[in-house]
Amino acid sequence: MSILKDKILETATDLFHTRGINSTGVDTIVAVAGTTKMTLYKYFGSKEDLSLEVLQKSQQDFQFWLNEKLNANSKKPNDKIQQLFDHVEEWVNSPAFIGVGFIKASAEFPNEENPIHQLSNQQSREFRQFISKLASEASIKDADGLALQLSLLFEGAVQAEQMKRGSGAIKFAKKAAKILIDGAIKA
Amino acid sequence: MSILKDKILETATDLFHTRGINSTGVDTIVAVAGTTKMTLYKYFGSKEDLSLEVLQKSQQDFQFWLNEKLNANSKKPNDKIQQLFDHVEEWVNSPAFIGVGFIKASAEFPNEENPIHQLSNQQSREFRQFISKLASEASIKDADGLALQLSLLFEGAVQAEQMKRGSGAIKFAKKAAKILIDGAIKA
DNA sequence: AAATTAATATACCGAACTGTATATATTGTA
DNA sequence: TACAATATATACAGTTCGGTATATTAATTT
Repeated sequence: MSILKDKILETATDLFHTRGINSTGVDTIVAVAGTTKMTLYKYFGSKEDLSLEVLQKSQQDFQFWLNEKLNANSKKPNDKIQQLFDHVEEWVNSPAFIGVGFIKASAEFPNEENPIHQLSNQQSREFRQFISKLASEASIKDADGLALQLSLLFEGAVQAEQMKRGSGAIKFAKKAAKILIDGAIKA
Repeated sequence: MSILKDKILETATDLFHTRGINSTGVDTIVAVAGTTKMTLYKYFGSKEDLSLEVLQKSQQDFQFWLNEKLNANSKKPNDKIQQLFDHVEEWVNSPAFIGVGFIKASAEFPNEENPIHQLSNQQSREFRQFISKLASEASIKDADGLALQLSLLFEGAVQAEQMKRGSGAIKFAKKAAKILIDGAIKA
């Protein structure tokens, strides 16, 4: 991948998260990235395409990071799901945290026929399925049900943290997650 | 209040929720409301002012509705907090449901110094305090902790429901809420 | 050194945006 | 009937938006 394309992607990611997609013009993006619109439109067909790539890459990066963390600590399925929110906490509290793209984007584009909304929706579903797989491997009966509950906690906590940094919401989400996981294991 | 001001407020509420605030121009609002920009700017100083009033009224209406529901069913504090998510479910599943303003708005205006973001933040905090009061009246020890957890479930479920209507997220939020409430009562 | 590719500079288009100026019509009230 | 408030119609200022055309410069390759 070109170094400039990467720079544009990185800049757009930052601006979209800190100012919102609609509030960030392409002129601003190229100015901050130190290039021109010509170059941007060479690599990305439109602002919408750029937005979609930003969302894709953000979620991909997070999923990759999370997977590494999960596999580094323990291979046992029961440990993995129990430690899920520990890793999420570390991630949320890291200085690099700027929110979750698909949560913001789906709010910014409420129309269900909008491509950005659709991608957000898909990413949310995929993340839920990822948790469900974790739960399933830990021999939890109602894996889908627990996954949905945990994803609600996840999205709620991220939402709260996006609203106000250092809100501590993730700490309580972690506690709630433990209760729900323990309950689901026994059942 | 003037009949036209009301009509503008109502129209803006609908459009903001279904298309987003940034994606809705004042020209569209007055066209749908059947009036002119002159009138809009007579009642609302700016689009931002209008947005703030829309947010205020939406949350006010919901809180009022919820309070009536809670008081109509039972006066006992323990029943009230247990039935909280029943009412939320009814509300989310009603055809009139168009999402929660402060959740969408805080995503659309991520900058913490933006007045719309600040109001959203305040509304989220007030709703949490409202739940905390319910928990406190039900003699729950860690009322604030439970309130935070329940508000995470609430925001997560609403987020999911905004993303895809009929996702059924609220049903699982309800179950999770029950587990957390029961746990908090025993403690 | 020549040719090809990549990136820049800059100016521009049409559209949409918030907000205002001005002049006219409609209504309620005295 | 006359006055005052309210609402309309319309045009426009000023800006920003996404996106393109054109011409020039820098870097890489043959």
